[in-house]
Amino acid sequence: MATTTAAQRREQAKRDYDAFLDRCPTRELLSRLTDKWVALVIPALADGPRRHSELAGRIAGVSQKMLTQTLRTLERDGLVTRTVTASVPVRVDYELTPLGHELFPVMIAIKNWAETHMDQVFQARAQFDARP
Amino acid sequence: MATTTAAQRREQAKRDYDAFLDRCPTRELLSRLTDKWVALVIPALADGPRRHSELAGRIAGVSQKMLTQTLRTLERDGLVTRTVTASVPVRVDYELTPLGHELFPVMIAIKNWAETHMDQVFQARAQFDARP
DNA sequence: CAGGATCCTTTCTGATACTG
DNA sequence: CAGTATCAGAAAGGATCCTG
Repeated sequence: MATTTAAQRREQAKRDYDAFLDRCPTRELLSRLTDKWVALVIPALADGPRRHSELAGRIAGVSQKMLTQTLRTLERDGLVTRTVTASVPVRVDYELTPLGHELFPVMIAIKNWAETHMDQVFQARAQFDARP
Repeated sequence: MATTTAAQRREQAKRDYDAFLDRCPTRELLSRLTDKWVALVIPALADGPRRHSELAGRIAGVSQKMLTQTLRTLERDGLVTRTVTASVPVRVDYELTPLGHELFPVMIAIKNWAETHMDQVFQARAQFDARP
């Protein structure tokens, strides 16, 4: 009997999709994932649900517009849930979905890479800029 | 005697830098790394040196301008080397530096994630768009 | 082949002002 | 509090033309 595990389906997907190809829908998904705000919002939600204002506080410098816009896209893509609690004032919580949790390791990896290799990049830039 | 290993220095860097903070230089580095073309160029260079035209062929749809621009930035940041062979016509090869090789796992992870979860994202979008 | 320089269009992003 | 709507400047991206 033909049973398909999640792992097998992913193997299949890996063969069917290729972001190197133009036209491939993964190209569009890739461009959504490679977003500064996504790389900050996903890690910010790692420890559990957070309110809009909490996220705005955690992610310094993000505008209200970009935060909302990013959260909406993440919600549509199934990475985040949005829960509204009817009260006065309204309370809205965002939380990672299982799919969002799967993305988390990837996002935190980029953030960590930037933080741990900043000095090396600085050195490289200095060298590059100093050459004739 | 005080010796510092690379691992220790990275631990230190992790404490000193925080991309959640505005003003932190890692925020700028993060925005450079979260770039669609970077996520394609780094994996395209994983197997060894590649010429400009080879990369353009591999990464379908990239314009000459964006490819050159991306490679320049990667070179400046110490992730890629650019080697010119004086011949007619000129031959230019790009290759990952050790630092670039360290970034590779992170970049391929994003690309793979997009390819293996495309279907789930499609489903999530369909559900989101179908709701009242 | 590689890539600099330009022009032009699209997208992004950050204020600002206004609701339930 | 958590948005929506709008506007204008900035940046990204693509197409084209030209050079060593």
